[in-house]
Amino acid sequence: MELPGGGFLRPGSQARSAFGLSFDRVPQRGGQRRSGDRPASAAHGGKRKHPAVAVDQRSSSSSDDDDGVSFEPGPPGQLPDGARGPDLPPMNPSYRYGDPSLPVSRYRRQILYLVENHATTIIVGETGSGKTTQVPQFLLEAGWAESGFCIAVTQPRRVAATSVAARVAEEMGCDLGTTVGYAVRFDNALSAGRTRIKYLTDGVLLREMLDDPLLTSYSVIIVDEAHERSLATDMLLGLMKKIQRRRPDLRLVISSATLEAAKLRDFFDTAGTTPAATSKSAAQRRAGAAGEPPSPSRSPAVITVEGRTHPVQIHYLQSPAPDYVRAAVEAAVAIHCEDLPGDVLIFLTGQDEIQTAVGLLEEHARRLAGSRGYSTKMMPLPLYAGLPGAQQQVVFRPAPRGYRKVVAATNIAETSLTLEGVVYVVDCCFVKQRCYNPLSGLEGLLVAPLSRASAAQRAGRAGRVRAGHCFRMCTEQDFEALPNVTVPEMQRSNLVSMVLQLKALGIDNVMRFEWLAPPPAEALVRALEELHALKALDEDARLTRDVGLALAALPLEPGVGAALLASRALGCSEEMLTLAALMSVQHVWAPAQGAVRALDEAKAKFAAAEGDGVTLLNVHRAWRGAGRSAAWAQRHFLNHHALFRADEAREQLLGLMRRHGLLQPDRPPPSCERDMEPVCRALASGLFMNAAVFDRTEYNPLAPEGDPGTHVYRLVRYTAQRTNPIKLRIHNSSVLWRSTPSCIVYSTVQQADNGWYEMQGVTAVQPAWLIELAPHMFHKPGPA
DNA sequence: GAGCACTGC
Repeated sequence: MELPGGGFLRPGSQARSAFGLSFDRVPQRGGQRRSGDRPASAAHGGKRKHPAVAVDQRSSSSSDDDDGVSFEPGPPGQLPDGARGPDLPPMNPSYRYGDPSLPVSRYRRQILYLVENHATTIIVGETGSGKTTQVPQFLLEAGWAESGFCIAVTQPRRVAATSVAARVAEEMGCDLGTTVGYAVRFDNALSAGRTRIKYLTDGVLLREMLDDPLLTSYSVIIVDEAHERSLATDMLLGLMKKIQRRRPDLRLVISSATLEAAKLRDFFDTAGTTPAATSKSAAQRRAGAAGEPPSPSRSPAVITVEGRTHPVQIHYLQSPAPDYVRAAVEAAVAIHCEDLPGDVLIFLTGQDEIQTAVGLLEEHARRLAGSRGYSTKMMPLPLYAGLPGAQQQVVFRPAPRGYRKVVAATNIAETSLTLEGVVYVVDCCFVKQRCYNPLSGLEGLLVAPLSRASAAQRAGRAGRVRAGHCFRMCTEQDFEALPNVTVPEMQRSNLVSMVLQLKALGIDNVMRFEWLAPPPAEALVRALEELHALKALDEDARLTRDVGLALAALPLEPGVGAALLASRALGCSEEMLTLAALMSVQHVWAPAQGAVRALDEAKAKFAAAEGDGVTLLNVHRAWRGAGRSAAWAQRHFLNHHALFRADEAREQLLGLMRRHGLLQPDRPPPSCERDMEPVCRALASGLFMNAAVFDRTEYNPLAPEGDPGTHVYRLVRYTAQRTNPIKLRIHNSSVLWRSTPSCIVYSTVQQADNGWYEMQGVTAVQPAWLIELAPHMFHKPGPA
């Protein structure tokens, strides 16, 4: 195989996919309900050691070694004497529990034993182990959802929550939404008082905590995919540690990949500390006297469950490739020409690279089609989140006879979407990542080296149907130098929303909150400052009733939420509800391939002089006027699904505003009709932290005559980088791109590869409004 | 001259 950089080392090291969701299995019927195997009741008291369950209880602070984290499972059916509790009344006998053919089923007794005896159980499991679908069923059968309690299983993504719930309901032979249900934003399938296993997104569980901080309706909380270390998962785990102190009856089960297991174990190990509730309440003492189990061990148990995937052979470049896009394309072409059938999945970092790669692949495909000897044709396809739904669907259809799919994808294919039939993965070993600078308060998207954990996940995508291959576009030596795991999102994000939510949950001192990964102190300080500026926090950093509580109740960026609150006095809530909803859905515009100009022209039809906010309102109004037609949306390069989701979000926001007494329940929200100034004022009063003024036009000395130059803006508010002020410019997706309003507010800013901070969602405002609407932040310049 | 990793409430 000839490749730029001298070809691959072959054979490379053997690797198995490490983690991921496990719901891609064909559901299987059967598996008679088993009786017995009840949870080990502690009524028999005393400390027990299960001979086969060598629970790791070290409280060492070293977090990176995995020695002793896992243990070999013993033969099933060897529970210690007394580990079998009294039989509980049978559940619905028509149900089946679990699928005994899955690897995790061998560990059923051990898992039940550990959950019974440990406040926290960490299940280290690989793809295909079945832990996501089976463990909740084990717990249900063992009686953990008796007396009105429910078992919660959190997922980082909506599709995972809904599809796993559907699979488990089918496996158990019940209707979705009865015993097994789900809850995600805008959608749920639950029966009050009847649902026993509830799959939900971690975001929904966090919202539930606002109403019920101790999550009293759940007996077990299973946090799945904890190794992904998303903002919501990390926050949830930190809160769970607090809840555990108050609820010794609650069990936490965390499923994670190997690399994060030791860290989680150390975090939840509180055996050496004094519990918060040292003296039991009278009720607890009474319960104890009546034979209730004593508190479980506060040392987490760790159990490893093997997966069921096919081996993936790893290949590296012999020398570094100067251009990974080109190298990846050539690797894919070489695979196509030389290897056995099977689809190819190429991981790249963004839309731009993907379009380049698809273009190059198409050239190769044409060239190969013209030469003889290749019967199979290559079918290059792009895949990224912004791709309109119809084009995404193409990727999921099997290749037509005589074709091999070569899909160039972003990180979306690493965890969110699964492509069937992939046997070869080509990995550029880079990823586009969010990063946050707390000094400037600006977020950026930068291409960063991949972590080895992510690389293992990507490689695993080749081993789903049969043994596969993964080609990494770097040398083995360079690969070994990559970081072990990705920096948790918590440490590279704007934390305004999260701090607001913690405050709403009564966490007064966020600086002292026990974080799984402490964010930079500057980021926390910055979040507190921004919330204070929004008047969500008072002088003592406590949540204010009128603004703080209201903002916490709204599923919006706090700035957008503040604009919505301000719209009431300005008489434009009708419009601001729609706009807030539109601003919180992504990909309203659906760029058609090779039709960039056409999209610009379509956008120009709705363009408003006020800026992108009013333009979005124009779009929505026109779409409504066209009867919410999908065809109309497509003609105007709009994403019909995104517009529908915005309508759903609008309904939810309206409902929440009314429920919290922020809008009158019995009359329509106030409207400003055709006058858009109140909308701009509302935006100014919520987004004043994002106010920028035109500074100067910078000319490139190398540009040809007539070059319009770059219109440079600077932030109005203080940033800690005063000596070297940040230069911003209006992103060219904005309708105000070519104009130079003297003062604007933006909704997002992103650092581009070239170092410029580009503002998106731009609205022109008058400086006087800022002084009027946020007098605590701005004042008229005094005489010099 | 410039075009947007991915989730989630």
